[in-house]
Amino acid sequence: MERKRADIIADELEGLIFDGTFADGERLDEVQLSERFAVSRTPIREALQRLAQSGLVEQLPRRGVFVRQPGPIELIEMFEVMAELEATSARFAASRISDDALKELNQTNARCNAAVEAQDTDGYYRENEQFHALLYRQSGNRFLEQECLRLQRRLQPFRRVQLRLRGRLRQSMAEHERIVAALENGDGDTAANEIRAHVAVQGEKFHHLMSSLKPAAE
Amino acid sequence: MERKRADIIADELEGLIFDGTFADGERLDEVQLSERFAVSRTPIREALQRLAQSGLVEQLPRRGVFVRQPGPIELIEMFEVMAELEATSARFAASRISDDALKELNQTNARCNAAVEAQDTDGYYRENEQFHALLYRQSGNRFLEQECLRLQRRLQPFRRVQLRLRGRLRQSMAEHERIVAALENGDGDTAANEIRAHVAVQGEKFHHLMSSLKPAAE
DNA sequence: GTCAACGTTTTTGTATACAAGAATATGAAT
DNA sequence: ATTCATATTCTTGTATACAAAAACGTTGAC
Repeated sequence: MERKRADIIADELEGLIFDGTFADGERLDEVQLSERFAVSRTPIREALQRLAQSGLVEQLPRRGVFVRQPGPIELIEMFEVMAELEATSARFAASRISDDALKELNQTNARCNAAVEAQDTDGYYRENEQFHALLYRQSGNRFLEQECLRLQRRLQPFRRVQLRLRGRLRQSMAEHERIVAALENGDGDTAANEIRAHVAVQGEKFHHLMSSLKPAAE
Repeated sequence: MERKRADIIADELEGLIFDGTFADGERLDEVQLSERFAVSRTPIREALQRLAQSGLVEQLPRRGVFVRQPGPIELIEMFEVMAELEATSARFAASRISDDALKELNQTNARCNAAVEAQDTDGYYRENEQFHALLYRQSGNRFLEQECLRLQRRLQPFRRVQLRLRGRLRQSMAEHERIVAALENGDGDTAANEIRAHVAVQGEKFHHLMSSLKPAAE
């Protein structure tokens, strides 16, 4: 494996942006960062480029790179696209999914449920992610799977906020079960609609997301 | 504006990969490229990183970067996702599009038609791209628009091949008109289905795409 | 006091130098 | 002759040095 320093730094910077250490609009100074990570500017610059490509920072030529947190509108847009990508995954999966995969989905859901009962939010979060990842894979389209994972990763810090809603965990579980049921029936359209509603930001979720925006994340 | 050398080099390398100058699996040597472009390795490396992020090359740590042309399966998958993204755009647009935008779509279609009559393939290609870009914009979701443009750009060299099919231009035009008609009726599902069929690789398009794959592009 | 022009400083972009890991070649032993 | 060990070369990854552009501050004119 042996990833290079630039990759490690990119991941760490990503985390620092997500957890709000670097605020929106803040300029990321190359020399400061190089001191912080005790490396030269070269790997820092490579890491920053990676972040720029994934949209976490904006790179103004000859001006520097600036943290770019998505605003409310962009966030809603991203969730809307996420919902559609997942709906597409589900629709494809309905006709392509294997019995083994269905069993795995059910098992994941069971673990999810156990986490809910145990009030284990982190556990729920992990199994929930696994559930969605399984679905992407079962779309039978590896490219779609990659795109879904990419956007999911990007939305991760904001998604977590939504689970804090009162009663959201149980409701989310019920939605998972309806999705699996639709897949078992081979009903792609229903599965797509269910997961679209599951992912979409609407109703009280919307207000909750908005009110969490100023601190940007976590 | 004043983009930096690395950006220009990235674009040029992209072109060289698209037009087959660099074959699939070929290793891109940093020093060779730096001589070719008469710059140092630094901007070359930055350009290569950009290409790696967009998926045109693969970067093996401590081994180098290698051209990575999509295989038949990946290509089909990418077109499938493109079709779904465009279908989503159309569905959104059906309820969000403005009268002005509808007029613009019709005008673009007219120019498209003129290009068909004049046997102006390049002209058709340009106007066709414009038609789709307008649609993305009218989805009312800027993030979706960006994702569509990104994937369209990636598929560009392969899309062009499809227009070579006998009679494809006229058929494509007819499809455009059915799409606009559905949008005028505010019928999102029909618009989505029409554009999905318009973009999807199916029937003779499939065979044509496959047979064009060995030279990879153009 | 405000604004503009000039010079200084800071910071990015590029080139070059150096370090370390991977590929390759060389040679010895079986 | 083949194979394994070792040395050499090549290439990538990182550090440093340099160039150019932008930001900043100072000074002077109005």
